[in-house]
Amino acid sequence: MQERLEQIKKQLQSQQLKLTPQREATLQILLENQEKHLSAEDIFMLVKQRNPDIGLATVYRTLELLHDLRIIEKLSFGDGVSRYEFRSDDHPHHHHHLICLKCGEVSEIEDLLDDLEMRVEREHKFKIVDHRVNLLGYCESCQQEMKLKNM
Amino acid sequence: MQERLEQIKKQLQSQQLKLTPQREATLQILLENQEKHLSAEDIFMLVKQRNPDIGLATVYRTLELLHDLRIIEKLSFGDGVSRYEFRSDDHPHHHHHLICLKCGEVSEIEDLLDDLEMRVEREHKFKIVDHRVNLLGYCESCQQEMKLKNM
DNA sequence: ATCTGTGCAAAAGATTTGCAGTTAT
DNA sequence: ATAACTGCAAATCTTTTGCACAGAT
Repeated sequence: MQERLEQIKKQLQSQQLKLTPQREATLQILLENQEKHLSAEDIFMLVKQRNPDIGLATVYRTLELLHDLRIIEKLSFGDGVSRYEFRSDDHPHHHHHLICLKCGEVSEIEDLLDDLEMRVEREHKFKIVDHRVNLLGYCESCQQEMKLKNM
Repeated sequence: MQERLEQIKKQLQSQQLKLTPQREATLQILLENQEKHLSAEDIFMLVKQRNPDIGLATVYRTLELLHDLRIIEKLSFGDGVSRYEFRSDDHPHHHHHLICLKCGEVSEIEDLLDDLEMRVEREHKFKIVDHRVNLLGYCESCQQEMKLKNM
């Protein structure tokens, strides 16, 4: 965890950029919530708890910077806000998301598309570099709840 | 084409809703641009050419209504605007989108996920009702252009 | 000195809402 | 009469930008 921070610090310094307290706090929140998909506002509120003097614009600028450096991903689930998460080199591609239409929970599943992508690249002559796959439906607990209530 | 309009008119009337000139004009634009993915602003400008007195809010309200009635789909490609398109009963699920990162063109390909979805439903006990699949990369002509310019 | 980074307030862009007036039933 | 519908302007929400100041090199 901390070694990841050190690594990022070096990446920043190699381009005359600084790992300021605000940026470090933002990264810390992102590191502690790797499995979540936080919005800029979420991140802002969490960072503010530890560093009350930070401004929302700074969070946005930090997220933009980290995105440009390919350190984080910027996701859109179509609900009007962008969400951010750490980019792990294990998955050069996005994992897929299961989005529950009832409770709104977003969970991740493994990448299933490799075979299909090869087929698409061949058949459509389209060079794929990334994908966004969101499956919409009902999670297990909401399915049970709906069954009980006869919905 | 016109029979689709009649059909929608009946669907509206069955719920005491009206097919007003504004709604008809909006539907007409949507019908004429089935393969495109128009934003609300795009639709507004196209409708305004024929019906200059329409307001943007009316277009938004019409699109929301048509979406609630499942007549159109609301799509998000993560660029900050919602896009709308006719919902065809042939594809209860969305088709997939190929999004070119260079020229921005969005094209559609057939649905490839049926087998995978069955697997996901089984392994994750998640009932899938829809999906959004966007493949990001480079279209054929941008690939060629990049090859020429050695990018 | 210069460049990077910051907070704040204002601006921007997309979408929604309140409201008073209009239209269809 | 009643309920649906409209345009307009104002409000809202997320994100970006301008600017004057602060900190590091």
